[in-house]
Amino acid sequence: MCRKSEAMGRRRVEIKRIENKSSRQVTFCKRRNGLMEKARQLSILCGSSVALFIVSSTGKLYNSSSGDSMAKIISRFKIQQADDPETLDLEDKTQDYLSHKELLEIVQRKIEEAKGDNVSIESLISMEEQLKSALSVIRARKTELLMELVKNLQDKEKLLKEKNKVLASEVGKLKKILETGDERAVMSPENSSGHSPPETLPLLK
Amino acid sequence: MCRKSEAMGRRRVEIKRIENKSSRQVTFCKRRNGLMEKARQLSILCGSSVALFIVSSTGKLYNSSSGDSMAKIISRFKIQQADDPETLDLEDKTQDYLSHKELLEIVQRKIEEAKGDNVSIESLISMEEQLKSALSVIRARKTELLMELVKNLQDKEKLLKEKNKVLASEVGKLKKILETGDERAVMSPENSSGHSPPETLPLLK
DNA sequence: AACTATTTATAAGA
DNA sequence: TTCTTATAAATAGTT
Repeated sequence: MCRKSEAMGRRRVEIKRIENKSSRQVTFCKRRNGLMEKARQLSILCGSSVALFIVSSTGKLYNSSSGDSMAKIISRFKIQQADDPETLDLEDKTQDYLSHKELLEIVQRKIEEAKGDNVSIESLISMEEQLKSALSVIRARKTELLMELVKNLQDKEKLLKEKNKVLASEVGKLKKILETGDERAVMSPENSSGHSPPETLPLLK
Repeated sequence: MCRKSEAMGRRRVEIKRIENKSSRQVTFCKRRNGLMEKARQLSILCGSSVALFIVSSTGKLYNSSSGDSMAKIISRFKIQQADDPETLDLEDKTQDYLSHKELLEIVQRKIEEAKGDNVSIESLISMEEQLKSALSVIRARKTELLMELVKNLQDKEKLLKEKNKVLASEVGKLKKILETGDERAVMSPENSSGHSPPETLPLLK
């Protein structure tokens, strides 16, 4: 294989960006085909799996895979990535997320645009990332709020049950008093129904 | 580029699996390097992004990317896939998922194995898929249960409040009776505290 | 898009 | 493995 400078034709070519646009386009096409053919050959000759993605400078994606399916190869790559804490989430951390309000406005707009399919791949990628992030935030917030609500309701239930118990016992006592005609007062201290002044009621046996 | 048969050396080589293991290994190494170098060159010469994954027949993964980051290139690929309903989730659908109990047992075992790093990539891939699926099921179930719990608690709260109101009003009436010494009975019909027999109480004023 | 002079990649051998 | 070398293949510039 060659090292510093490079060519396979009439003359050597330095490996640096080709400035002339049309010759860059021609070279891209030739070398892209060459690369994909080489990938296919490697896969067949050596029984290996090869996945290849090429994105032209104009944004068009070319991809090929041989051996295993693309999904399988990528999945294996992801596992390797996940195992390596250095590369984990490397770019997610530099992302500046939009507020929910901003996000929703943009989503609304993009949904409209998408109908006329004049949305760029770039903006869809960015949208996808934003939405994934928003989804995660929303999920966490949903659970947080639900858990909070449950806790509040459980506290309320406890309070209501206590109050209920107090009232029930008060009812029991009052009834007893009336049945027996006793004069002694029996009011439970937590009497919260109204603000009647403390009074002593007659109690018998 | 060459067409039917192929070589770049002492003689032509047909593009079919190399049966001799050691020469297959040598060819793999040479052509892998060649392919990665070509990928790099294409990227630089034409200002494009190239991602390349090569999995050897022994399972080792080699990957390289130039131009954009690997994640960005894959992300673009996924968007293309997502846009094409034909290829969407092609293999997920044939998966047979384990029960939660089975899954948890396997997870426990794998966690132990992983400490000695004698787990195959294959089984980790499969595990990952199983866990992703389980996660999704669990999330849905979590929300379902929380919502149910909230509803039950809200119903309970309503009932308790009603009961409370009834008791409070009963207390009020009973007190009035005692204060005034009236003989008429006043029991609300929904008296749920205990199972005291219906009784007539005296009411005054 | 085809041609062709050259450079590069690489198969086989050491 | 790595290096060497003869040769096939890829491709830069031209038409």
